[in-house]
Amino acid sequence: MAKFVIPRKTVYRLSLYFRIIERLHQNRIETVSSAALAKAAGVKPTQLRKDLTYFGQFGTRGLGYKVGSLVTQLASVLRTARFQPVILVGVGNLGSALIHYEGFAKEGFEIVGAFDIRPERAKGANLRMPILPMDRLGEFISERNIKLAILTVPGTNAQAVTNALVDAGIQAILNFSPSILQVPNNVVVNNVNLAIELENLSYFIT
Amino acid sequence: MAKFVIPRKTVYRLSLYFRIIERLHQNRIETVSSAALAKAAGVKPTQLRKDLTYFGQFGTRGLGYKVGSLVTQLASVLRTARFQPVILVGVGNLGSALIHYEGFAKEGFEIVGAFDIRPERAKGANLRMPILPMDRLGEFISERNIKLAILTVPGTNAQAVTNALVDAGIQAILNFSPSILQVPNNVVVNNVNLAIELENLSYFIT
DNA sequence: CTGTGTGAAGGCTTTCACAGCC
DNA sequence: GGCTGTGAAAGCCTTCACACAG
Repeated sequence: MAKFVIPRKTVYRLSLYFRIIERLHQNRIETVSSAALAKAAGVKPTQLRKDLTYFGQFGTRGLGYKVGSLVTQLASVLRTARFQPVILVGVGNLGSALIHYEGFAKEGFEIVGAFDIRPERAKGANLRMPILPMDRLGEFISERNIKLAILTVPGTNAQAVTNALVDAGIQAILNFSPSILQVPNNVVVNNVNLAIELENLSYFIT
Repeated sequence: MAKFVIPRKTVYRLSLYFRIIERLHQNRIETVSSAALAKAAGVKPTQLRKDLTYFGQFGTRGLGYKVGSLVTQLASVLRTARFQPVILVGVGNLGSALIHYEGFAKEGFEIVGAFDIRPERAKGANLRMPILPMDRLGEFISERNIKLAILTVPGTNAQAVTNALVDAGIQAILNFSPSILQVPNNVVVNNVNLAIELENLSYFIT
């Protein structure tokens, strides 16, 4: 299990495979071929096989993969990746939607705290949790040892908030703001820019 | 302007550059070096220069790029990409948040219609537009010649809805559902899987 | 004969190194 | 001197071809 050399893109696809495998497992399907799995994941069979061999070999030649053991193996690779507590900063439209989004809870991520410069404005949104003011941010993060943050503030505030997050000890940020964040090397950022996704798509329209 | 050979990733970054350039332009900044622009975009200077030369050369050696002409040039490359009417299918939590999301409107994308299997359930969300039932989908798309769709339905319905969209003539889909969509070659899909983004981030946490 | 595992080949991007122009 | 433009090199990832196991 040479975790240190797994390419970023492979790690990403492992999450994809894992979800498909979980479904197969729930449906009591016991074996699956790389061809079938690859089709479901939208990749080529060889790619899938190569991805899987990055952390061991557990297929049976002539037969395929045993779903049960694949679930276990993938879970152990992604283990650390799940059940992380998360905070969310910026309770606007997008922020409050994400707080309610079942997709996170379903996959084991719990948003344990939300922050906003104007904590009272989100009152109407009948959230399940209190919205805290920004000056409670640092304290909350270090006390609860939070490592993951979702950033849904306007672009103008994004860098300032990021600095505060990093200072408080956040190690990874899922950034929905339309800004590129400057962070130290030990902090990871994934950007989700919805407008760019749309723009990019429409570039390929005839 | 050899548009046909611009790599996918370059097109994506062009959108990024464009946003930064627009801001510089608003702030009356007239020239910018590849180093400065690259830093703001989070890429290496050489990468930026290479990206820009894919569709012409308009920097001045020893000086940098003229912001004004860069805005014009980039706008013309991305022109087709903007001001596309968009529909949204699946008015749950995420869907209704995206309908309200100012980020789209601000960048020139208008959601002109929304659809749901139970159009009445979104009543409370005080949306600016009517939510139409699914059986109006095909008609709406072809009448208005819509090419872009945002898909925010549960994974279980995603493929069925996709088939309907494709049949009606949709050419590009921004897919928020946790399923990989099977589509014909002439249809483009960009996937945004929020749970996987989080999982992926937390993989890199120490 | 079926389907995995994998070294080698191929393709796509990024980065380098430096020529060229202001 | 400063900064862009670009062929060549490097790096990374994907795909191929086929050996190998059940």
